Amino acid sequence: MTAAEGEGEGETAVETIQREMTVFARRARASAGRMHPELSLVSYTLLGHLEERGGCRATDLAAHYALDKSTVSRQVAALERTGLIERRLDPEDHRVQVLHLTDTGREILAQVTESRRAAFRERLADWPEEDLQRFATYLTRYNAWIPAPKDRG
Amino acid sequence: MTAAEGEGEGETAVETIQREMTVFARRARASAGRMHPELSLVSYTLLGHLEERGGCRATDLAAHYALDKSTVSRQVAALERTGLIERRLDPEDHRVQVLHLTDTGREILAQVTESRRAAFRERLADWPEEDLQRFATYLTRYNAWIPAPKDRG
DNA sequence: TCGCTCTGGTTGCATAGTACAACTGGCCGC
DNA sequence: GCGGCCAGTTGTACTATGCAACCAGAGCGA
Repeated sequence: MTAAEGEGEGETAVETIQREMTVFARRARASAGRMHPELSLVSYTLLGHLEERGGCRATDLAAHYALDKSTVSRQVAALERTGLIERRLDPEDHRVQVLHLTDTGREILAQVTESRRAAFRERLADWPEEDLQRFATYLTRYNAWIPAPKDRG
Repeated sequence: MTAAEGEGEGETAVETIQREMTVFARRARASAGRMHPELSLVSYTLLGHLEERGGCRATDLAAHYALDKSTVSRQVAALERTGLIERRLDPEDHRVQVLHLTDTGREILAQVTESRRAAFRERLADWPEEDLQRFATYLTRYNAWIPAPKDRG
């Protein structure tokens, strides 16, 4: 492989996808912290999940996002400190804290979502609607994939 | 079709893209460290850049990846310690160190690339070739976008 | 009821990646 | 030669993260 493999001439589509996804992942990390002063990418997604589900447990968040429960615990603590979520003890199981967005949390989440959407709209402004829809479909399909269970020791 | 509009019932395609890209970014962060024991996502991309360019300066890497030069300096130091890259003093400018992949570095990079590609191939195994090519095109187009210069104070 | 085990959550510790600021050393124009 | 600029390193701090240890409530069985 010639060094020319860099930009895609001789690449298969899968290789291009791998390369571009890598680029995106790296950039996402770089820009994650700068989207909003008070809401990191992780916090944003946690809030989004809470909104979507209408409240859930920290353990559910950890499982859904493949994060350690300690990580979620700290994130949740931070979000509670800043008043974006609240914890309600489950009356049926006192181990459980059901997390809910506060009104402030809902508001901030909406703001950040709108801000992100605006950025995407700007970025995708030139795209024909048909391409946007296909791209959306592909991304959804891509993310929906569930890894085969590895047999690990 | 279905698939295109299927995602969120009331969502526009751009909103779906924003949401799915967010999902991807979060997962990428989560799984970045587990791709290879010795090569983080950042290190991988730095090595990739070196291979593509056939050697460059730390400052170039920092600029290209929007990283602080101190960050790059440490990454480079680590990569040199593990023998994946080497530094050559620029004879014309003794401030400059031109970074080059070592043979080991090239080898490891190839291995990791192949490992990543294999993961993508598995993930995309069911996709029709036409969809793969379109997805690749869309991702490339997406990443090629250059943000408008913000007037910042 | 007592104890064992499982589960949800917190906390202590360690690590990676990052930025900012201060610094060193080489290069260049005046 | 001096001041300024540039490449790179180092000190410091912070964030996100994981693992392990721990605590507390729940459930089950003897």
